[in-house]
Amino acid sequence: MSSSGGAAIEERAVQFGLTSREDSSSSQEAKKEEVIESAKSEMGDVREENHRLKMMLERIEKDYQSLQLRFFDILQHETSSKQSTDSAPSHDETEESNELVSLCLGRSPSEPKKEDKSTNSAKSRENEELKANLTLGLDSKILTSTETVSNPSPAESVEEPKEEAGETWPPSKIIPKRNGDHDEAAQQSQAKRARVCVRTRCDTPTMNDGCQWRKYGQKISKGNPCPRAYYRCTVAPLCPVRKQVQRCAEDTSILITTYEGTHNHPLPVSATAMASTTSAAASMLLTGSSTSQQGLGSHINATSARTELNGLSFSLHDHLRAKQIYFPNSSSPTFPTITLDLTTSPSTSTTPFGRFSSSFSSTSRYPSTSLNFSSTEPNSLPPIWGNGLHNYGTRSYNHQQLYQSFMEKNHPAAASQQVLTDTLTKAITSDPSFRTVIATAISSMIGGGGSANANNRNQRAGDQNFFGQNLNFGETMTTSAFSINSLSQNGKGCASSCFNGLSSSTSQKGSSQVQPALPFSVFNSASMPNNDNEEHKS
DNA sequence: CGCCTTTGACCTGCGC
DNA sequence: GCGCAGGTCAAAGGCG
Repeated sequence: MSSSGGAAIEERAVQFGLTSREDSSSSQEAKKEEVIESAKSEMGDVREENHRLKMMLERIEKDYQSLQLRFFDILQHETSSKQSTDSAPSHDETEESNELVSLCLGRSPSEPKKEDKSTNSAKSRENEELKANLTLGLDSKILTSTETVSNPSPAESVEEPKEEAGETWPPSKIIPKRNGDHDEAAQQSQAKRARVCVRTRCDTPTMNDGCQWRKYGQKISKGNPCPRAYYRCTVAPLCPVRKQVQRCAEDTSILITTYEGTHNHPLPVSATAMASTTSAAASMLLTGSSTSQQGLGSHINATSARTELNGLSFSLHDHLRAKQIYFPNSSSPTFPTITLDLTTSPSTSTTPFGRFSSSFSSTSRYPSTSLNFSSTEPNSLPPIWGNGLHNYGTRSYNHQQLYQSFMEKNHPAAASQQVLTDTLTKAITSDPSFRTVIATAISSMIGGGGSANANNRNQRAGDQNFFGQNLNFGETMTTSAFSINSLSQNGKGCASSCFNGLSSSTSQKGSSQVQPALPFSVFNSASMPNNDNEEHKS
């Protein structure tokens, strides 16, 4: 900062020197001093702002800690009250569903009724596990929900190939569970069924995300004339990951790809980008879903209840309440779904959100989250940050209009830059997966652009600065990261290109940096099951 | 010949 | 219980 300021001073001085005349040396000196003075004052302003931002960050940290404490209080209270509730013989349906909502971490939708039959001790144990998971999520910022949820034991931390081996994927086969292995399997199924929906502009039938896919079905789904194609990952014989590809009914140039499941094999470098993005998003979704509902209707509670994801968490349910679920053309999302909107916000003059609102499901039982990477206005970040949409772009307020009414109604303070910065800071400083999402998104923006390689190199340094530092965070966010004009959707603007652009950055940082935080699909090859699935192939 | 896509049939869950 | 819709299976055919 100061160096650039000094350079500016010199530059101005030089400029001035070039244009000045010799006969006015005294006035020249005076003007030089004037310029220097003004530059100094500018630097002073910048310093002040720096200081302000530092103070802000400190305040945020304090806030974070207090919220964390409150979270534990709430959690304890919930646990105790739930135990007393469980002991009661009658179960109100509403209570039941609430319980499912608030403690749905790793459960399949149809399980709570079976849950009634389980013993209280098992339930309390589950609560304890949940608590432990959440606590883990709070303390270890690397751990993501999927890890904590689905793979409690280290031996099984590599996706449990036996489960992946085709037995648990179909919902029908997952649902019947005995009480014994209920927790683990249910959590796994939940983790696996978290969906990441990626919206991209793409002219090709599918987007090349680096994985190998085999089409196994195609259906015309209700409400969309475009057929939905079902793909299965064929990188490994029994990889449970599937994806659905469908074009948006309103805009057929938009390709909606929904990823579901966890890769049980090492991914090609070119596939890690998308995997990183989807896994990070899914982990956010899952961690968010575990607690976001807890504070349903209460912004503050939700925030306090979600310390890892902060804004992301409560945004989940805010999102849900606002019915802003990107799940176009499909039935109501049965599983928690997170949407990464990688489409450039259309220049349509109509309400941008109208494109989706028609397909919003009001009956979804799981929260859905939208991560909007569309471009937005550079100088004024949308107030929706942390309150519903995570708009990582900076050019135009995608969906802002609709959200704003909701926001102003519920969280008037959220419109302030302060809140925005707080939310951003919390989310980014506390949640590695969130960082990953943003990193990949930004990388994808760069990678999707024309000179991808050069930009990637430059951007990598920028990313490291951006994600490696907390100081001057607000300014960095507004001037650096968010000034990146988002995805290039031109040409083969498929997510393919977008995400392929990432691969270099993610791989360069080393898989160990990205992958551990990504439970969904990325593996360290060292810990791989190594495809002993062959024997299951029949 | 092997891999992939296509496509109709089948299964399952859910709402009425 | 029935119908609908989503999701999956698997046979058939195409392609390199």
